[in-house]
Amino acid sequence: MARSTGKSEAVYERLKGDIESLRLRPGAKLSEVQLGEELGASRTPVREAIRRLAREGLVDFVPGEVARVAAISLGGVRALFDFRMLLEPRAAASVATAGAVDERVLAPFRELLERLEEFDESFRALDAAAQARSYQEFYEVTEGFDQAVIAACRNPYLARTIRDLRSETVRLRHLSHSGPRRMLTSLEEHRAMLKAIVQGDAQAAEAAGRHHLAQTLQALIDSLTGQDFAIGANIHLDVARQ
Amino acid sequence: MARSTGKSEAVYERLKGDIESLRLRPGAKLSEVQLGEELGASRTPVREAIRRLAREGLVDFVPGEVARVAAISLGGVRALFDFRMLLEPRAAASVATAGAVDERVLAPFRELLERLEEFDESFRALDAAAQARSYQEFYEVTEGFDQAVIAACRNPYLARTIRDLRSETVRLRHLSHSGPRRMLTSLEEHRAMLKAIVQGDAQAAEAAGRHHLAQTLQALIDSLTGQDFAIGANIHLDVARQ
DNA sequence: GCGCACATCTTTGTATACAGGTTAGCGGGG
DNA sequence: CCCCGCTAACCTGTATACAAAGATGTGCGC
Repeated sequence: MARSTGKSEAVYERLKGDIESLRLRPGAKLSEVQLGEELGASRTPVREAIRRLAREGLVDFVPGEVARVAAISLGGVRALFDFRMLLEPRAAASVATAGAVDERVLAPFRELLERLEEFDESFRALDAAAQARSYQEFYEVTEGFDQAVIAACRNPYLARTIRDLRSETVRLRHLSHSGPRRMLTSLEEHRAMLKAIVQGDAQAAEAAGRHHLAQTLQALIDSLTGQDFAIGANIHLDVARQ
Repeated sequence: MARSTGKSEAVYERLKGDIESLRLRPGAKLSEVQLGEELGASRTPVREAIRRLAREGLVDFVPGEVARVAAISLGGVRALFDFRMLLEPRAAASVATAGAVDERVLAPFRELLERLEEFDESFRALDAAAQARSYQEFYEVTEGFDQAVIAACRNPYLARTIRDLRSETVRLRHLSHSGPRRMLTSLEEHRAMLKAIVQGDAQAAEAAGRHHLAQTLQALIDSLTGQDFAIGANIHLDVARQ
């Protein structure tokens, strides 16, 4: 049965989706038996999935204790973005450098830039309600950008580390729901990053990447502190002790 | 039995040691049942240990296939050091910054600097044979430095990522055996890093960290290419297909 | 002598059983 | 009314059993 079924993978994907989408709230207990029954699997695959999610930061895991969906704290969010700011701008810069030598690595970025311009044009023509609905389409472009950077990354350690941070990032996105105004600035930031990469300007790509992350963090914090969550210095967001 | 025995942990530590020390050669098969018999454990803890080691880069793991001790390639070594060069100098710099504000974080580094000076003095008085024997003592200081940086690291993501790279780094050290000459330059590099941190000079700490890693990589490559290993462009080091 | 097919054996994935902690709820005492 | 200790259910760690998928090696045919 070795390579065919992939039950462990299925459980992992399912759990990851549920946590990212906040269907499973921070602090919720992840009992191996209970999840196994719900997902139609035995404890072994569930165990494995939980360990994988723990390494991606989506699950708080202490040996011998019940695993819980990872808590969200303002301090944690800051640390995450500090770290991303160290890695991702550097990756963008290295892609720009590589693209100047080997034209082929630029193809996905040219395409993304094109999609972005198209989106921009059509977006401006919409009314507010339709703009809000176009969120999904914009999200796909930005997600595509992040994935393209990872794929173009020459250094496997860097690529893997950036990829490992994506799950947490995605969950935070689901938490914030920033409006059309942020969407426009984010669009501008992505245009800057894409242009810098396509033009082979590593320094500009790095700067644009840094700027984008800083803006994203700020928008995230604004959105969070504006909500009815209880946020303290480094206090955890509300937690479902379920 | 949850938190008391720690069989999984024991198997993990044992395997990690065996791989780091090259007792288990790159490419060696890691059969769950076989290892379980050797270490007196069942498949479950062995499985878990193998997964953990895979995430640390000590094991090559493909679902459904036999896990193998990770191969070593020149390209992989370069990638590892490229990545470390992104993280560790930054961590050193952030420790220097933090130390300028909070004197307490500097204590371990002051102590390490003292130990280093002592070692330096006694080392110079030794003959070549005794110098070679003092390797272990020097190693403890450098390892202590790396651990102190990790411990002082404010950002948990950065700390964890640096820590995860240590196993691979340690294994490479076991592979190279650089001589007393390198030991002296390395000592000088550590002195520079420690002084910069203690003086709260973040920029100098970052530069010294970068320099140290560059020198270490060069020494490693020299040592490797001087051995009877077959190294190609990005070809793997000899591999025990055992 | 060489190549292919089949049978066997090893190895992983998954399920389940058992042993011992951990935690949470409940009741009694201060 | 609150706090502490006990009990009981739950949950994890580990071992073992079973099924399928590869890998291997052998023997037969050409």
